Amino acid sequence: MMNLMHWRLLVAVADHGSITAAAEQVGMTQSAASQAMASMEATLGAQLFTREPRKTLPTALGLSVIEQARVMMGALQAIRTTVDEARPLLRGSIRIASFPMVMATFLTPLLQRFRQLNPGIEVTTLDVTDSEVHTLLDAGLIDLGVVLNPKPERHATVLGRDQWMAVLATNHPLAQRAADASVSLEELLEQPFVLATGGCTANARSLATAAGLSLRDIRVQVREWNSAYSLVREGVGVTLVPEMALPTQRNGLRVMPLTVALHREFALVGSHTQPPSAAVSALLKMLAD
Amino acid sequence: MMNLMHWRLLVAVADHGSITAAAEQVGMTQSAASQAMASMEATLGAQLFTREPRKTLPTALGLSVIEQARVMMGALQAIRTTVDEARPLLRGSIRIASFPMVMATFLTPLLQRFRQLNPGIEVTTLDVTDSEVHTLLDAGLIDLGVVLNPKPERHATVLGRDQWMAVLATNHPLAQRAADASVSLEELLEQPFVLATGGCTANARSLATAAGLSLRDIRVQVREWNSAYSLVREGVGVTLVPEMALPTQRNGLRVMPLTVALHREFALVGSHTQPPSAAVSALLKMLAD
DNA sequence: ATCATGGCAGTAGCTGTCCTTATGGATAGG
DNA sequence: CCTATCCATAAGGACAGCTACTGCCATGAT
Repeated sequence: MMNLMHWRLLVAVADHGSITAAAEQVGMTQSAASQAMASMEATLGAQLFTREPRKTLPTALGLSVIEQARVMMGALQAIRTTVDEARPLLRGSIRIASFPMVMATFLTPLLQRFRQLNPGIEVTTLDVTDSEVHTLLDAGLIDLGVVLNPKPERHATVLGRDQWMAVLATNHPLAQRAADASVSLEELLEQPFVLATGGCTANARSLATAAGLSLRDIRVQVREWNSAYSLVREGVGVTLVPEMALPTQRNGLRVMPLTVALHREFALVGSHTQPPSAAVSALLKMLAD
Repeated sequence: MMNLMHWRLLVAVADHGSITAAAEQVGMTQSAASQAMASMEATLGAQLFTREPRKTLPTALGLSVIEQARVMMGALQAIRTTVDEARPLLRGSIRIASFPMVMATFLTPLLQRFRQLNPGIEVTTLDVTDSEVHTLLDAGLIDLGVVLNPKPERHATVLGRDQWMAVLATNHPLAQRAADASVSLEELLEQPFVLATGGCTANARSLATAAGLSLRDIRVQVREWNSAYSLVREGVGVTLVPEMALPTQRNGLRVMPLTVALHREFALVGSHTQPPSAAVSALLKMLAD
């Protein structure tokens, strides 16, 4: 009764109009088939077929049951094909590179989920700078890379976006403005500055260059955002950081938007040298949901 | 793998996020469940769940498989309810009465098919005259009866219809007409007549009475149609029979339609005293297809 | 009538699946 | 560090289900 082979047998009996023929099709003895059918009818407590001398035909109830049995067999077949189609995803590997901030905030939970869904795929991550990501992509050493402000001609999957924010000590003159006030890029860059990179070449310095300005007075350059916040808090200078990297503890600090907001966008792009593997496609597809 | 309980277990694991909890729900040991899941994954050759310290979550492939497994469980449930709903039809009986002609031509194959579809229902037939059918129906002694030209106010299921045909010897004067000629009821009833009843009170005599005519010269009255044909062939007289009862061997006989066609309709009607049983309803439903 | 054929049911015995009990290992939380 | 929780594994046993064989019945041909 609970054996799927028996349901398959049931369908076969209906198709052949004969227990013997059905038994042969599903590869068992006539005796086994006869017993199986009798057992199913006994379990259900109802006759499913009428045994006539030359043929075994379904009863009215049998017809309904057969219909549902076909549904079961269809589902079973669907499982088989699903598994077969998913076989390329059972093994595989993905090499993926990113700069630290996106790695920590976006990629880690994403990849954790992906690993949970695809335990057979080995995902290796490289924590590098944004310029190194491009180098690795060009060299074909990684399958996926996180890039900032991707060129539109490249097929890129946007992970998220944020904007640059000014961080100042609460007692700094510019921080005395109204609660919803902003700071212009020009006036910010003229202040004594703490340059924080977060491991990215796309930082305050490159923003200044792009805007035709320059950083007049760089007091310190640090890699870690938190180091920059301590320095700002101590009054060494002001700084400019991505929204994502804002400090959790903001005592002694004033965070202000720029008057003309500067956004940055980070996205996943595939290798330039190879087409995406099944594993990479699965990852991008998961990202689309 | 081929055990339906295992698929049920699979769904339960997905629902609970835990093998142990699922095992409890389906009523087996944690160990059995663990083995079963491992066995299924081994058979499919793919991992369906990722075992994490606190929870067991489906993989991407697992999600697809679970979806199909739910379909299977749904079908199984549908079978259970179907069988339960059909239980009243497993036992039961139908008493059905008819006059001989319809019994032989319509009812026998119909009931044979019904018996094949509903072997648990005992069908008993009574071969009576058409007037006795009404008596039995009124007395509540039968569940179904075949009646002629049912009153429209009664809920009747039409089985079929035919018309009355004249049968004459080929050398009879009236039989000398053209191939597509007809005979009027009046001129036919004036001939020397062989009255055939077929066990029905609705016969040539009742037709005559209904038409305001009479049978002037009844030479013989017989019950069997075939006896009447022999008598007609021998020149004893002419006769009037239903289309259905026409002879298979027509040598020596001429069959002609009536100028004004007289139809008869036979239909199944239920008992007047009791509502139809589940078995009777099933029979009528089968007839509707 | 008699026999041959084809299909289903029943019996005995064995094989193999699957379950249970018991134990070990890994991890998160107190 | 200890405990609770969850899963995996080992060993043993019970039972389902299969095979091989026989019997029965109905049909159809000789």
